[in-house]
Amino acid sequence: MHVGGIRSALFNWLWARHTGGVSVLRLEDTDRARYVEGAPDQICDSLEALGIKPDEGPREGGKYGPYVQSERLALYAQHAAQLLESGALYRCWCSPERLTKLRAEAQAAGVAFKYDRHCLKPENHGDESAPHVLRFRTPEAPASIGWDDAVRGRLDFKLADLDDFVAIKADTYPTYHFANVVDDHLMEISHVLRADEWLPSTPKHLLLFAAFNWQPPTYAHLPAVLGPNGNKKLSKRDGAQSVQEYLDEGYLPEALRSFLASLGWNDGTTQEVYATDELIKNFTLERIQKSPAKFDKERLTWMNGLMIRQMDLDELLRRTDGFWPPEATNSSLDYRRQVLGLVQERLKFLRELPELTRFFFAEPDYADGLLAAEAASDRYAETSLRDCLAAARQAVENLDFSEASLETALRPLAEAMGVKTGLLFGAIRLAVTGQKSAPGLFETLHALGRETVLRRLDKALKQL
RNA sequence: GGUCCCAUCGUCUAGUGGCCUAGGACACCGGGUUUUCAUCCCGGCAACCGGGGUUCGAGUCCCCGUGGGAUCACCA
Repeated sequence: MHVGGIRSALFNWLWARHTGGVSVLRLEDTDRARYVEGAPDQICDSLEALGIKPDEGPREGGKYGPYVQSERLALYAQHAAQLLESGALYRCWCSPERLTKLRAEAQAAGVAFKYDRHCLKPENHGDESAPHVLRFRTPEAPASIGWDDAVRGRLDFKLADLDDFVAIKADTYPTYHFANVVDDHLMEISHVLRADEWLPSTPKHLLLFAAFNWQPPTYAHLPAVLGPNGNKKLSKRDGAQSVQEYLDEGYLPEALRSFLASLGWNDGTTQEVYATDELIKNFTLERIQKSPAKFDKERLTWMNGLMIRQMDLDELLRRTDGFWPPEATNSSLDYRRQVLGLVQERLKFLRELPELTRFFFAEPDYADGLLAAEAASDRYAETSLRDCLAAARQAVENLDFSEASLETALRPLAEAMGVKTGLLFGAIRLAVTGQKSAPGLFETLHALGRETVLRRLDKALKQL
């Protein structure tokens, strides 16, 4: 499930929550050729993982089921028969070859394709037992059909431009247009918030509703979500990722919800980040944007980091399951909690956890040459890195390793040695963590404990 | 090409005729706090697509351009 699709799902879900309504998930699997094994589960999983589980659907059930179109074929057949009877639908035996030719002609003429109603003529009727499709007979009147779109406003289309679209395919499955209309009516759908690309086919749906003498739902066509680079619709080519991939990278569901909501919607204030209950409270159709939005991952990442920082430590700890470096496996939960507290303000997404915390669980080996390079740098020309480490080792070897005792031992040491604290602390940090940047030195040393710190200092000393 | 939609900083956006010298946020660039990184704080850069109207007054309303997008299937 794509981020664009999930944004549509989110808006529907928010609107249902906002109005005290019910959100419905319906699987529209009427294209047997494109059916992907496992896709339904993946869709349901994504919605659940994002915390926007529908109220009714294939998994949830509900009184309007089944919620899978391939299980509702009898319903479509029955309604198609009704429209065939009334003359709104007619049989068409035209071959794909003939249609392809017609389409090529239309393109050459510079007009949109419209079926020529060849099979409407009695003399062209085929055998009813032979494979054929059912087309919708676009009426001559009224001249145009339109609706008040909840986000676009009044929209009108001329019937003369509309094609006699296929309602039932040769394999007896309904097309999207037909199944969608029948189901929206049968399931008593009041609001349809769907992507922009459906705009041109909405007149077809309206015509179908009229043919059945049914009341159409309120439509709200959502602006597209564009890829970060071009102005094209978000797609795999643009590096678009599935919801599951974002979750795997350690983006929080609540951050994804807040960010996705901001793509094409805002409440008119300067608030940037929303808790989900605020989203539900403030979400209205009138505030949905008309113009498309680009997916800006940097902004998502910022929002995610912000929410990580603001999260209760124990809650964050629960969310980090599966994100720790393998070396952390045997560590206690208490220790992991302590470590997490030290990196919380640096975490942008959970996948960063290993690189930020590995040294808390594994010995640095200085194999990257950083230690040697630092030792050779001009900064340690006056006082060598080795001297710094040796002095530090001596200063801390008998401490209780509380943060306070470490600080009262090390600050004066720098002064006594006549070096800047940054230089001394940097040396210790590098020896103990193997990195040039890490959480605060005293917190880090305290977390690691005396035994580990001394061992690492000795190891570094030995290599210099 | 036909039909339809859209148009404010690089990006997400505020703006519903005077509160606009166009606001906020991300990113970026400075500065401060600090033992590093990060956080946090302060500051800066940066936009109404163009042209005509309407109006005392237009980012806001109308028209025409221009640009971008969607769609034109027995796919959804």
